[in-house]
Amino acid sequence: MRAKTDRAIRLMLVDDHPVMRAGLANLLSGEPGFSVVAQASDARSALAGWREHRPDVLLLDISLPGLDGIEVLRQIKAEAPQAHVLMLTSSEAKEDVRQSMAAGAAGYVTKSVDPDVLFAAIRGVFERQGVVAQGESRTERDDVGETLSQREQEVLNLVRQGFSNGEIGRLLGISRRTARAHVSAILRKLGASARTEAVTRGFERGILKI
Amino acid sequence: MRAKTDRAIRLMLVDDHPVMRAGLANLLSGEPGFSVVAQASDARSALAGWREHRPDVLLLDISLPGLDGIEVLRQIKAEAPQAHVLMLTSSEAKEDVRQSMAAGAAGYVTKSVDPDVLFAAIRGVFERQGVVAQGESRTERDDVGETLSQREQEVLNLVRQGFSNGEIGRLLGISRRTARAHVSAILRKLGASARTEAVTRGFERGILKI
DNA sequence: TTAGCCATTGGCCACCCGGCCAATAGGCCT
DNA sequence: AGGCCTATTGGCCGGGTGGCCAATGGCTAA
Repeated sequence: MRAKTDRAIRLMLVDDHPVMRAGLANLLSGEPGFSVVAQASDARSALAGWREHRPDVLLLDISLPGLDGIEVLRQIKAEAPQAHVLMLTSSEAKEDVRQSMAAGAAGYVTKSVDPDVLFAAIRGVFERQGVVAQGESRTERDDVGETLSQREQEVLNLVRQGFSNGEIGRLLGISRRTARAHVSAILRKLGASARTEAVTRGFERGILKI
Repeated sequence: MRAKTDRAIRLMLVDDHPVMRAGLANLLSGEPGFSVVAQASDARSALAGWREHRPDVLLLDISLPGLDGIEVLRQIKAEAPQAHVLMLTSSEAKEDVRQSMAAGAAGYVTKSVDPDVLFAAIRGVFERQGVVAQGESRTERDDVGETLSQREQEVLNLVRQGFSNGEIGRLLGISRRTARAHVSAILRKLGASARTEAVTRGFERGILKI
């Protein structure tokens, strides 16, 4: 539980909302042991800033303009597998937690936790370097949680746009019958009775994004 | 541009994310002329806190557990029409801006604005007591923006659940033909070619909430 | 008042949907 | 090797979808 070193933990914040960033920076700077060395509001500058500063811990939001935080996480882990990235987001969607952890996040905390919990999580990923999954669930439903395959997600993204099975088939270069099979699988996995409901469930679960 | 009084503007913050609340409180307290006198994280305590402290300006988020911020706004304006409420939210949906202003918000700023803009907005609604609409658009699409009637929103909320026109008719006590007419109107207004796409557009525009 | 939107209802019709039957083939874990 | 998941494709069929034709009464903004 003792600090790894005596100097402050160097943090970098990535969040697309200036108000949130400034607030966070203020909050963390006021806490002993933390030092905010960089900030970014989009994917590009997040990567650039990370490469330049190499912070001890990167606090990463998921919803970013351009490509999302999970993509940023993947790229960072690709070039520095030992990087400590703590996802800090307002999304409580299982899908986001799952993808983040799969992509190598050191932890996942939602903005619905108390600041103290956040502080502890930051220290946790820095010192223990271990995984701290904070899946705070408040709105969380008891999802049965069958995950969609890549193909199915692809199909769902066409379904949401109102395409018919035939059109989906044409767009993906498969028969309409196959598109139908994918849609059926989606309905079953999401517990939906119609494609319309599947779209709703997709949004609710975070598989589909606005 | 001079202050209405010499004392600090008394603020109350309502946001369901502790991290955001703490950050905001820190940020605002560090700014001369502002004093955070109360905070709340849900609708009930927001109303209770407002009645007790009667802040000069209430910073209100829309997404709250239980009933949403717009409802809180309505109740406050009902019992104190002169109350100064500045919506501070991450939602850039036209629908939310529209409803907020219609409900009597003194202003609407998104969390994607710079802190300085937020400070200015707070001073604005306090001093001038005027309406400061800050519809910062970054992700905003050029919505043609036809609003759905009450009935149509009701129907859309059934459509999203996967109900057929016949079922919608039964649930609303109207003929299936009428339900169809409503769905057709929804499709036209949202620029959708199928009910599935209408659901997507509904989520994108903030008419439907997760 | 005239215009326009809203809620309501009807039929015709080509097309789409989704469940059920069944099959082949590749990949991965045990 | 056998089991399980995934991707692929086929037909049959009752029921749903959405555009088009047209109509009524109420309510509101110009």
